[in-house]
Amino acid sequence: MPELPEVETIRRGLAGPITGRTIKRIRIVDPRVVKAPGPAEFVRLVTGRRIVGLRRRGKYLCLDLEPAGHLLVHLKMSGRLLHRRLSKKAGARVPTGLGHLLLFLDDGFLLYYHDTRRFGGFHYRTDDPFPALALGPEPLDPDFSPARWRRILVGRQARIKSLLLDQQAVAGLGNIYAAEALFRAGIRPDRPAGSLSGAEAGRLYRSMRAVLKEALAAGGTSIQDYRQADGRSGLFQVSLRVYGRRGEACPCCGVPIKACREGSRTTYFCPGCQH
DNA sequence: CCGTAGACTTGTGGTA
DNA sequence: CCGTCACAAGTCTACG
Repeated sequence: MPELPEVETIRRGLAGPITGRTIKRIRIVDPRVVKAPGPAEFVRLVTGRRIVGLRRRGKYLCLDLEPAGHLLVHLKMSGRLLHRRLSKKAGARVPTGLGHLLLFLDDGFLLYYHDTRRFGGFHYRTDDPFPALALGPEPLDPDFSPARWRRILVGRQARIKSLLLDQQAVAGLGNIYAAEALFRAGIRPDRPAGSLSGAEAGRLYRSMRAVLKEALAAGGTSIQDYRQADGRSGLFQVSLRVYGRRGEACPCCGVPIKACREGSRTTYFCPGCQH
């Protein structure tokens, strides 16, 4: 699911409401979403801690706790991180099937994780987990310059679509935004990364940042599972130009969009516009 | 270094 | 209509 715009939308939606709240109680509905440590130890460590910050790096979120500790969260394909007020009625029960990990907060709200596939989940860490993630630069950071992007491409034989998905090259793009950025830049997904001209690298730099910013402004792309922290869908799915549009006419030139296999991922591109 | 395949897991949609 | 298969926003590992 969630690529940079979706994860950042969730972070923005949650940061204000949960910062300063204490985790009063934890219910683990499916232990597979607690990746480390074991469930009992997780409950013991995290219960009673206060949330003092929520940060994002690439597609990861980190809940900073006090006394010092961290919850590293990755949503993988189908994870949702949601926040809602619990019913105030005495004896009201949390609906079953709401989520797979429930964190009851001291203001009567529930912060909960739901993941159909259980690929994603929570890691408890003593130290800040971000430095150890070995991720590439944040594409929307002010320090991420066109020159830095050109240095990432130079000499690379890997196909440009694979490199955009490589979180160690640049952090946060996934299958949707990699395809959309390449379409906007007019570059075929199977080009060797190092074969891009200076002008092409510049176009890709701008299109990658533009599509991420537009998707963020739209609250992300909801195709199946992704939801914002308050449960609303994102809106960017209507603005996708090639992803998921095999056989449809290209919005620029009218040629049918093609799909091909890149590794084990489907990639979409316009054979008329992308060279 | 690069590519592919498989693993994790469940739901959905198209096809036979 | 039902069963089966392919496929899905991500990452990690193994292997050639």
